[in-house]
Amino acid sequence: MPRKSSPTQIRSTAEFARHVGLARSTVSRVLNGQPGLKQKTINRVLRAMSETGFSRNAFALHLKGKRTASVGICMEGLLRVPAVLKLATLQKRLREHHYTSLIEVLDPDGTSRAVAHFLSMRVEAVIFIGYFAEGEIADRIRELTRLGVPHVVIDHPGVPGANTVTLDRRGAMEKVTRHLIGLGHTSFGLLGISESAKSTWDRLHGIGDALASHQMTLERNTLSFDHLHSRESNFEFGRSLAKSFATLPTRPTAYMTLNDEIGAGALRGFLESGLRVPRDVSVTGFNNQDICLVSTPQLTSVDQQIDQTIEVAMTMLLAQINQAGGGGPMVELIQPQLVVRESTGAVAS
Amino acid sequence: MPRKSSPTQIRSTAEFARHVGLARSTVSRVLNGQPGLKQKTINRVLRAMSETGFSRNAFALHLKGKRTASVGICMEGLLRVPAVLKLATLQKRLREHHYTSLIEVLDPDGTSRAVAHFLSMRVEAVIFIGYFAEGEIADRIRELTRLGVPHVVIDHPGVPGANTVTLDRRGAMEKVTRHLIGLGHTSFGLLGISESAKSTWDRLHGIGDALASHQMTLERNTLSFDHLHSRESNFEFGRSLAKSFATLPTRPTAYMTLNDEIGAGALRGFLESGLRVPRDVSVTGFNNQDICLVSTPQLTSVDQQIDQTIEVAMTMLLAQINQAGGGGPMVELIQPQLVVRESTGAVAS
DNA sequence: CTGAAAGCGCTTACAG
DNA sequence: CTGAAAGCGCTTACAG
Repeated sequence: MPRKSSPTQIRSTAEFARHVGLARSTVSRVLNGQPGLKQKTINRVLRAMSETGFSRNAFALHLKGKRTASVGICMEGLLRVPAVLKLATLQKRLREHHYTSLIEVLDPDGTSRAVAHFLSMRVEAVIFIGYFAEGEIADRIRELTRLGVPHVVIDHPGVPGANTVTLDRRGAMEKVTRHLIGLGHTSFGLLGISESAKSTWDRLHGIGDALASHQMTLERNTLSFDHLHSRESNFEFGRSLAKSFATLPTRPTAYMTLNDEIGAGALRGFLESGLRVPRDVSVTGFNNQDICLVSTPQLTSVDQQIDQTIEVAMTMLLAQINQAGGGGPMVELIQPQLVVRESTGAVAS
Repeated sequence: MPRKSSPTQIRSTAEFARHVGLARSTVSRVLNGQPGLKQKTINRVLRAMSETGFSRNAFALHLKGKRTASVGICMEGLLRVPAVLKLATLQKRLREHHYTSLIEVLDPDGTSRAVAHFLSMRVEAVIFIGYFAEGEIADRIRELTRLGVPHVVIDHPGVPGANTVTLDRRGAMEKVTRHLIGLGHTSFGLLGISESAKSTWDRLHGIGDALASHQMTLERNTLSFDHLHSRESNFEFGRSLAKSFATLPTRPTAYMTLNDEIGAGALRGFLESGLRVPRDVSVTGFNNQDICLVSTPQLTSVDQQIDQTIEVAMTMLLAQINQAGGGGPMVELIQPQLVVRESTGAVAS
């Protein structure tokens, strides 16, 4: 037989005060750290707290007008490694500012439900991390703005009126492309970066920028086989794409991929097809995850500068909370860092 | 100039009712889906809801006695990939059961603060994911049990009185060891698995079990250099350990590692030292992450069966909520699956 | 320190 | 459908 939970549950300050033998208002004053109380009384209350495990009902507390000091975080459901790191860093920083965070990992269609929940919980701000359905997130931002609830969007650029922090993905791909052009490459394969996915347009533009300044164009100098393969696993997607490219009699000499997993898959695919990296082909990833160190050869990639991203997001958040937002939406681009490793090299002569 | 938030904020059903031109109780009845209302009235309220963005104050709602339908989740701060997958799967399953989840990513010393927060939010259960400080988590479980709050501990075995789901890590390592013994190995290097870390004891026992049934022992047949290297990055830890082993004139022929990152690092370290895997040495990882496919050779590993783990956790949770827990704590071991790849092979003759 | 009172935003009978 | 009333668990003056 399990023991009954012996000390009958104390569920209110009234009961608790009775249990300690003090007035309700006295207990309340202790709990709120108000002055003018004997140390002995304070100790009596604190001891009883830990003995009984009593805790104040946060719902009554906030009803009375105490601020919730909470922030809602919407996480895009595809929990990729960089997104998780952002979440962890963000929650830690919020805690330092004495904010509690409510986190919802979203189903694709979930922003509406999640934000409604946050609003009913009277959060003081809402933060989005990831890339969401265009219409959905635009609606959310409009809703939050109308209600005067501060917000920050991390990673989803271009939402009208949104306070946004994003990696400069366009600049990132321009850097990557220039690096490859500098190695002599003039023909490029694109893996997972294409016009069909709106979330990759800015990267495409970055590639286009770099090509343009060397009299090349996306149309003439890049090639994509994305439509040929399904995309259940990023790694397998990259691997099968590489194999498709490998069968071409004449093929691009450099390959830019959407992320490190696709990049690592591509490396594998090329190696399995008998091509040597970087001697025959060069490959780049994106995100600079651990996985870049694991592959052979190690993968050239782009670092997201996650700490800096979160720092900027926090600044935007606090600016809004302190009413320091002087007008229009704030938009900041984080400058990525190109990390060159073994998977990119001079074009074979 | 930014537009002022035009429709003055509606903050209570009283104001809202006035705005719609209905009685407070009528609005309340609509919001609670109670019968006996004209469709026209219902529509009027719903339209006004979406026009004004009004939402009921959840704090008042729950004060009135409506259950919070919320569950608190304590995540160990070291957000490794398998833990994140568990979190995402768990939140999804909870949502299907109409539970909201409060998530706290913990500082090492944070369980007390996090659980206090959860209790003040009157969560209906608390779930722990990860490996925590022994004393801390034991205290939490005692506290929750005393208060009659259901709980489930995922991944931290051996907490007294706790309802626990864990991977059978002992069985897992026994399987791994038997696999290696079957390939002819009799001398083993251990990377990240040692007596100094309590969280790896069960794995050590599993290895010991397998060795014992072949007249071998941990003392005579295994070797660890864990103390020689720092552990900032798992990958680098594995890599430098492998290099230390490589310098030995006579070295173990098989290496078991704590996780895939260490395993991948070890592969790299051995290759850089001129040893061939699996011809000269065999290596195993743990967790069966994507990274296992990325390394060359691909890494033999152990799959955690995450979906099944979460399924069992949900069952335990619901059993407690439905008072179906017939007495003592529930403890379940999840059977892992050995995934053999290229990094393990017959011992060189 | 105590005790009674008002009020936060809701729901739920209850009489009209 | 309306309107007045009670109560959920708290805090905050206020008089003793």
